[in-house]
Amino acid sequence: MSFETTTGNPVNLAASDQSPSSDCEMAVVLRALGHPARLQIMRALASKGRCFCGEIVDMLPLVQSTVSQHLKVLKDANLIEGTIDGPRSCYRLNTEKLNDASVLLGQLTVTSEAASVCSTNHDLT
Amino acid sequence: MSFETTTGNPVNLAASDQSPSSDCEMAVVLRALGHPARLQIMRALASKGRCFCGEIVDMLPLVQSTVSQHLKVLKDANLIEGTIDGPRSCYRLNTEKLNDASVLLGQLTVTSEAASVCSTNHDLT
DNA sequence: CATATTTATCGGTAAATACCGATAAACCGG
DNA sequence: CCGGTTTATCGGTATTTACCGATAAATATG
Repeated sequence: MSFETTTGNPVNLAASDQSPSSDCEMAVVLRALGHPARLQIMRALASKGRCFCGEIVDMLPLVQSTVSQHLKVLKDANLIEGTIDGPRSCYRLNTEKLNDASVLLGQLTVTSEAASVCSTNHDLT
Repeated sequence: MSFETTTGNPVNLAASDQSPSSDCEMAVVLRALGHPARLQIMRALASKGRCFCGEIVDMLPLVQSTVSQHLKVLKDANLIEGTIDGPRSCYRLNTEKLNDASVLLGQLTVTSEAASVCSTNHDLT
């Protein structure tokens, strides 16, 4: 990951301080979603509300330890929450984070449409 | 990437055929968005409409070849399009793909809310 | 208490990713 | 046609990721 220059520049990235500091955090969220198995997990949680780890393992063509790691990635990105229920772990979505990501993408398209209109007008000047 | 079992199972993933085959493709899109530099590029394109490669290089604390590779990742994911303009390349967003991603995330949250309500009712039975 | 179930974590390996510098290809200006 | 821009791609290295098997911790059950 890192995203720093080797010359030790600040992580500021650019003069345009469009994004406060959430850029890296949002990248973590999107990268967490960027794997077919994890998307599958998210879909299962979305439709079922909650799942035990074991149910998810049964769903995927992956061994338990691998699934557990995928769950950890999603949990570290705050996309899901897990609670302990007896000897099992029960997972559910964290809708907030999911919404954040959705809103971000939405903003990109909206902003882009505005910019597009603007530049079209410009061409006519 | 791969996402197959070592035992040679089909890539089908599960009995729940919720996602046709777009799961991998969507993962590519989300993973492409999952890097701070690439998010920054997307934002720049969203606000400016289009940018030359060089402008993007000036924006980021990364050398030209690295930026070029990030642009390639975004282009391979169909998130941006590039056209050649003289000796330069001009990039712009592909709003469609961005919309696809946004819609997918939206669906996850919506479905999740529905499931949540449903399971609440269930508890009361 | 011994055993079975469930899950998280550790150790290891193969593959992918991020980054850089160097170079090549396409173009423009004189 | 020659030197300067601009960008894509190649080669190389360090880090991260994905996956598995093995193991440990926690809990239930007989």
